[in-house]
Amino acid sequence: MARWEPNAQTRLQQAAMELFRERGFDGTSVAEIAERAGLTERTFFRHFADKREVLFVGGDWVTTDLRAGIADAPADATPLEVAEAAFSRLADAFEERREFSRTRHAVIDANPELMERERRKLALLADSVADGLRERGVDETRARLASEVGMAVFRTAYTRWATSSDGRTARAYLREAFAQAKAL
Amino acid sequence: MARWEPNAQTRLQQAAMELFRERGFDGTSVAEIAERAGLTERTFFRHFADKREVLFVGGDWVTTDLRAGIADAPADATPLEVAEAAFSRLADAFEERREFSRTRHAVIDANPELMERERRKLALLADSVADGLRERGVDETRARLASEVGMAVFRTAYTRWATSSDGRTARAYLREAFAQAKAL
DNA sequence: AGACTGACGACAGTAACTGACAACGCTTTC
DNA sequence: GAAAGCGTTGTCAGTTACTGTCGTCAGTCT
Repeated sequence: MARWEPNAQTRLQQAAMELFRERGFDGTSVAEIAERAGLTERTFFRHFADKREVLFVGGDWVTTDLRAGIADAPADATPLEVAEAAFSRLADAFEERREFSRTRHAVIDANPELMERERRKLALLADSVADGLRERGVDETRARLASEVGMAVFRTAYTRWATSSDGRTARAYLREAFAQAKAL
Repeated sequence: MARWEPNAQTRLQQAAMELFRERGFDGTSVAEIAERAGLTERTFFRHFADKREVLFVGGDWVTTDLRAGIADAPADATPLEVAEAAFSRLADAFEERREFSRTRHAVIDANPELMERERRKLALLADSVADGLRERGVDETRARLASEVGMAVFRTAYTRWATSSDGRTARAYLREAFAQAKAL
């Protein structure tokens, strides 16, 4: 028999999600999360850099998805179209984890500290998209602008999707948002 | 004679700026800031909700400026033009405090935690712009999009201005960024 | 068999933040 | 002009996020 129960990290994440929904982010301590997962506080911090991070790790696939979206975009696409292609992949990924993504959004949305972290992560994604654009030969300023604007559009669409009650897909919301943005 | 030296809050802010530049944000404790200002740690937290906030309080004029910019925009301006008018006011305000704004940006840029807070504050400003647009009769989605996109453009321009070595004004950077964004 | 590794617990310590209460110059009230 | 109330600070004790260090032991490697 193994010395410890397996999947410590996953157990911590599940325990955290439960407790955050029950008592809110500030209302639950790291010690409580660890206890519910059958571990100690110290072990929690071996898996996550800080308390918030428990909701954000495991998102490496996101960057990969974005890059894949950029690579697949047609060679003659404008920078903004490339950004749209990248973020469309993201929308699809959220759609695949629909229920999880939506409850995760609700938890984050209820706490300013978590919203900050979410924005920071999204900013890193925007950086990643900007990098991809530069590699395509887009100049620095345009790359930054296209990625930032694309991210802004994505965020409005994502928020609307996560809080919507109709069954429309994330990609549908995103397409609509980009169309409206271009019309501005 | 007064019981205490006046301007406790300002003294704390100055002490914090100095220490953050000398030792970095993480390298200075709240106790040290308070000591340099001739106060106690407890008093620091009476003036600022948390350690980061010492760099962000006193920014109420910003919202007022944005609103004024919106109010002054011509009645037939598009939502994005209204947002541009609002953010132009902001650019002017930063230009007036040129040196202060630029060193403040350098301090914030050196620390992810501070960048998070900056983004959150900027997000609130975007909300404010969106509110102003809605009051002008712009529908919810377009208001959100215009303010978010406008904010994205502003942020790229602001970063470029804060790190630039030529003497161009913040407004010049902003105008250029908006022109390029529209060309996307 | 013995060395090594990896994931964990135990414990002590720092620093951010909070609540409760006391001190005391200043202002208001009678 | 004394008393009462107010506002800003100090003091102190406490909670919680987070870190460093060391010991433990099942599984793996040699």
